[in-house]
Amino acid sequence: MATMREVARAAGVSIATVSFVLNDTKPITPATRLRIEQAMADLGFRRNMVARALASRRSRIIALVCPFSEDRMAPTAREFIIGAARAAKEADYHLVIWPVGNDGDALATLLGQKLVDGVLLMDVQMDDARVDVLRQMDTPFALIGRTRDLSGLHYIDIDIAASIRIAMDHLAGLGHRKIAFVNGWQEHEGVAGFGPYVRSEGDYRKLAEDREIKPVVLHCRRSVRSGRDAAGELLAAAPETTAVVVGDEAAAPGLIAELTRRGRTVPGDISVMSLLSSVDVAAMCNPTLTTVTAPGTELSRLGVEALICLLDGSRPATPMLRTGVLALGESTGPVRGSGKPRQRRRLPSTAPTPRG
Amino acid sequence: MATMREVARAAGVSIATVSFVLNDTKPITPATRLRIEQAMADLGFRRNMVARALASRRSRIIALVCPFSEDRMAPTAREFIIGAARAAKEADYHLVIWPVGNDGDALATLLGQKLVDGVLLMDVQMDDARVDVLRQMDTPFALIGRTRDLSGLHYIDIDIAASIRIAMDHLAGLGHRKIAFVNGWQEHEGVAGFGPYVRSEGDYRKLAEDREIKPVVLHCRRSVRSGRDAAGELLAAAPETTAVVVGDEAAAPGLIAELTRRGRTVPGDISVMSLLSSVDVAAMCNPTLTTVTAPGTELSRLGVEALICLLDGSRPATPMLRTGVLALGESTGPVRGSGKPRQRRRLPSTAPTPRG
DNA sequence: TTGAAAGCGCTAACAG
DNA sequence: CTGTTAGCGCTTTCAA
Repeated sequence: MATMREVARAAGVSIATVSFVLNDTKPITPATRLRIEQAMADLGFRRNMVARALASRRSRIIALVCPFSEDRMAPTAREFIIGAARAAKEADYHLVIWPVGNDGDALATLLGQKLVDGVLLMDVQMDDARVDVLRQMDTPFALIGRTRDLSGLHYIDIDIAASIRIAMDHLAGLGHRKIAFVNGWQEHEGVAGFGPYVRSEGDYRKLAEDREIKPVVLHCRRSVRSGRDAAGELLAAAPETTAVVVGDEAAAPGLIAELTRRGRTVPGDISVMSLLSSVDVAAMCNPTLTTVTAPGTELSRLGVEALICLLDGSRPATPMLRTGVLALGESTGPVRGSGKPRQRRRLPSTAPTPRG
Repeated sequence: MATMREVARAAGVSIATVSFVLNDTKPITPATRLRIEQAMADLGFRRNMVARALASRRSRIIALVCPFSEDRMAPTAREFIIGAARAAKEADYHLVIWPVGNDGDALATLLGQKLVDGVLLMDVQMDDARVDVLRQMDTPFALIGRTRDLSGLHYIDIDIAASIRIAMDHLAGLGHRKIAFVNGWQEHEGVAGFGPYVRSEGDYRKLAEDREIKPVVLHCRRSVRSGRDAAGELLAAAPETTAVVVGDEAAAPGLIAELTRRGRTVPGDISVMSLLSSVDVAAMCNPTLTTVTAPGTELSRLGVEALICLLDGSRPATPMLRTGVLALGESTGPVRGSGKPRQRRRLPSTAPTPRG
């Protein structure tokens, strides 16, 4: 594989000149530029990323830091990763995957290697040790999600409040007045609090209050089993409920299954919808789930763009929140006896919401 | 951040000596070694990966090449990626994600950058252009999946024949004699033939023949919708069928839904099971799917290990096939009238099968 | 057992 | 506009 030196020799110029055309960093006479480009083509020259990285002190590699655990955001995570990788590629960056624990130790070690120019943190907790590590090692980073303290942060996140509102509006539009909320939950291995879970409950209560709906909140873990349990609790605690919003995509199918087993029809007796699950999963449920989709690919793409923006130093990327989009399935329907027609259209995608 | 030079100065040795202890590449007096280690600790030294890569001509980075398209193996892909990343990390390698098309062009460009030491190819086609590119650029690589021609290849793959056998055995054990097969299928954008799809049909036919079962093969694409269509075709083509094996995890829920809509109960009238879908997806179906699981994490982990084995040059990793494991759900049951009790145990995991 | 020194292939002053 | 040159931080002969 040809090196710059060989290209330079072939084109009869100095190695610096080759570098200049390559990086477009100095004006070059069209003639010489042409000679050089010719030589590069002839020799099949490809610039060596590693050497470039060492000399320029920028590797053009960014890391996607994802949770080490298997259990979170299973189907959505894939979209995150692929979306991020593609966005990175388009900006001529590489994406490495760093599965690390929530304490920032492993992260610190990795950062010490000076391999990456910046980091994209996914699955951010309200108080996240990794953020401290990043600050301390003073590595550029962006978040997918956001911590409690937002000062000086570059983040892209789901607008959970708006997403819940969409869900509630949908159900209210179908005549429902007894809407319960099953929140995802997690409190283990130093997982202080996953943002969407933490925020969503308050948002639900607020919305319920505004609409004079008596709030009913249950919790579930990230499993089908847990959804079944929630169904039991729901029927015990608030049997008059006609609609449920489930904050966890894994639990939703379990909830439906158990409701059915106990003789409730979905959506006949009770409507069920999930919050921020992927369309894939929603489509696989039976009945198919109505959901406010998680804009997975978009989030990670925006995250990568924000980070690269930071690295390439133009402007410091505005933090932004993205809202999910209502995807209608067969798991929600008009409240019994309302006589309302089945709603069956797909809402238009919302545009990014710039955030002060 | 301290460099080796500073460590050397602090320890009163030459930079070479520091390198020797770091890489354990030459014998060093315990005393000096200690001094050096002390200095490294004091200065918080971390070896710069980029410099190391340039000097040693090994970056300790490997690439996972995944299909550019969104639509294949959705839920399983995540496991692949995370599994690969973790395996890489354990071997002190980094994993970059390269989403590239099936023609090898983008891949060739990426390889030219000399960033990675080797490549792990997933989602391998029977005749795969990317393999040619890799050979030609003479980059070490391993496959997850396998091409038609296996000469000189390092691969890890699903033992599709064995997996189908497990499925058929399960159904036969429940008394079924009319077992149809719905194969996943794909023939677009140069996707010559996804191994498991191509191989599975023949395997099914062979097994059916052995058991004197009349083979019924249908096809579906990777969507819920497509599964519904397949259900219609099935009832039209072979209404006497009592059990179906579906080769695509996305289609299975659709198939069940449509069978149900047409008045068939699952598993009462007809048992349905899927081949090589992830447990996650299987659990989310309603009824939960019986499936022969795809050993996603394992495959990618083995793939990474095989590749690194190749790179670190010890032995050239034996190709191996992994068999899925039967995971019982509620979508399969005894054939109507057989009076057989419902089978409800989980088979033991099979060990890796070395392959000549 | 240790050190000196020549690179790895490229970038980026600085000089002309 | 182009060339010279000094590194980037580490590995790795070769010699001591």
